[in-house]
Amino acid sequence: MGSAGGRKSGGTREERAERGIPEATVARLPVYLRALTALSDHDVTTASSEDLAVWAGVNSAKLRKDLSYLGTYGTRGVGYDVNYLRYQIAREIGLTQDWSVVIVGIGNLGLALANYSGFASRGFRVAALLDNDERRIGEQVGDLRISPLDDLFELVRSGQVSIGVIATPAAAAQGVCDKLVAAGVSSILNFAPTLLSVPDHVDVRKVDLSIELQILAFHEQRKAAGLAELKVDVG
Amino acid sequence: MGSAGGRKSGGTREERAERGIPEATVARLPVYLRALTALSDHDVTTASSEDLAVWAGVNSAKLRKDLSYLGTYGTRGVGYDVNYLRYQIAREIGLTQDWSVVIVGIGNLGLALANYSGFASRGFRVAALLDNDERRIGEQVGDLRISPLDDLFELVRSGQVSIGVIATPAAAAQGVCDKLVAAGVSSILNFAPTLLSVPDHVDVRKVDLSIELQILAFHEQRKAAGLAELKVDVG
DNA sequence: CATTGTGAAGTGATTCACAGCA
DNA sequence: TGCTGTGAATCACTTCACAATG
Repeated sequence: MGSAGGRKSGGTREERAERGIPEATVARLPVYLRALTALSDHDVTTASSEDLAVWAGVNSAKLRKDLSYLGTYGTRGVGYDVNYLRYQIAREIGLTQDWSVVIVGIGNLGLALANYSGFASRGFRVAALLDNDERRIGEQVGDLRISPLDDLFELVRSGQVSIGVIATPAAAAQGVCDKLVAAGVSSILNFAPTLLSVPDHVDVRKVDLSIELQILAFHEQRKAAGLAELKVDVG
Repeated sequence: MGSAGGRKSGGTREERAERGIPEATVARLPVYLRALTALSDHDVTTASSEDLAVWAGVNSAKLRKDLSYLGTYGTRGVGYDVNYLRYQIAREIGLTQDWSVVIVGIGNLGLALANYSGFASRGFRVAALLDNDERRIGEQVGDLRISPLDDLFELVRSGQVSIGVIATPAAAAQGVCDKLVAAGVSSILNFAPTLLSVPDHVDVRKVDLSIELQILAFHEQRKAAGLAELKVDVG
């Protein structure tokens, strides 16, 4: 099996999986990590794929297949060692190192992100808060001060910033994105409701609140339509 | 084609598609809507699937197939009428009616959401802001006041609230979710980093900032590893 | 002997490629 | 002629079901 190669035996641990983890699996690894952390907090030391799957909200076959892309970390007849597996997943995601994040656009959302404790707790360090509005520059937010956008180059070079978060209005987002890319940032999380153009080597993930609401509205409408139809049928 | 039925001719407009739009397509409809709005703002009246696809950031075959689930809204040899298609998609999503939203948990994130103009601009009306913290209750935010969580029942019944947004800490989220469901809300947007259990008829969508960052970190790590390998290979 | 790890089958989404139509 | 709409082919992901095994 495995999407690359078909080498069956003799592989060292390093060779075993290490290429081509499906994107859908990658997106679930953080969920498994959170489930494992919860189990660990509850002093659970061993968990079956079924236990873990319940905590993660997926089915157990999927969970086992996902884990099989990382390596062979379970014990047949027993299950998985919670802390060992947790470490392996954290390592796979890259959370054994710290990642520095710049937040650009310190409006309501940018402020909320700057204060969000979930970043720090998972190895993401907010290294700087940038904004273009001269009136905001110098303002203290937590233990950081808002800096002008042009500090970006210096920050990236000195501070090893590797992830940029865009929380500006839509109209400013592409310009900010271009500056991030020019400064050498190759991973961007975009909260602005607009499509960003970037070179191939740059990864963009998008979080769009109004799209999420629209998807909910679509389904809600379908449910309502279903009920209405039922009423008509019945009388 | 079409996942239900196979009736080929004689269908009225109402019968034509109306069942089983693939989930992946549903998730893109808001993107197309935004692209069409942008084109309309630029006074473009007609667009080919290729034009639209560029604005939406997808490939044109996918866009055409997606639109084909809604009906036959294009003209061969010409393209799509921007405003007509925009209306049809808005109608399909359910944006020809207004949707009322309650935001629960008025911390930094809840405040940002309460002030987010992108909601109002797309037919989502923030009907109420709820929090459990007595010190916050009565506080003015925009033109709303923060109310206690227990107002939920009354609000849902009187105000036709149909979407609940959870912006509480993780520990409070399931309790809030249960109250929303008990009050009759069947669409929930969850920002708390936790898995919610809900009955089958309730839709939950999840926005998880730290998961998004972790996915970026995974790919960033892979890129870095690739570079390192290259360096070793070259010398 | 309970549970993993995984081939094989099944399901769903994307892309191709072109017939059909304005 | 140029572009849509869509079967058919492909690709990706999920689920099944069971042999392998600590």
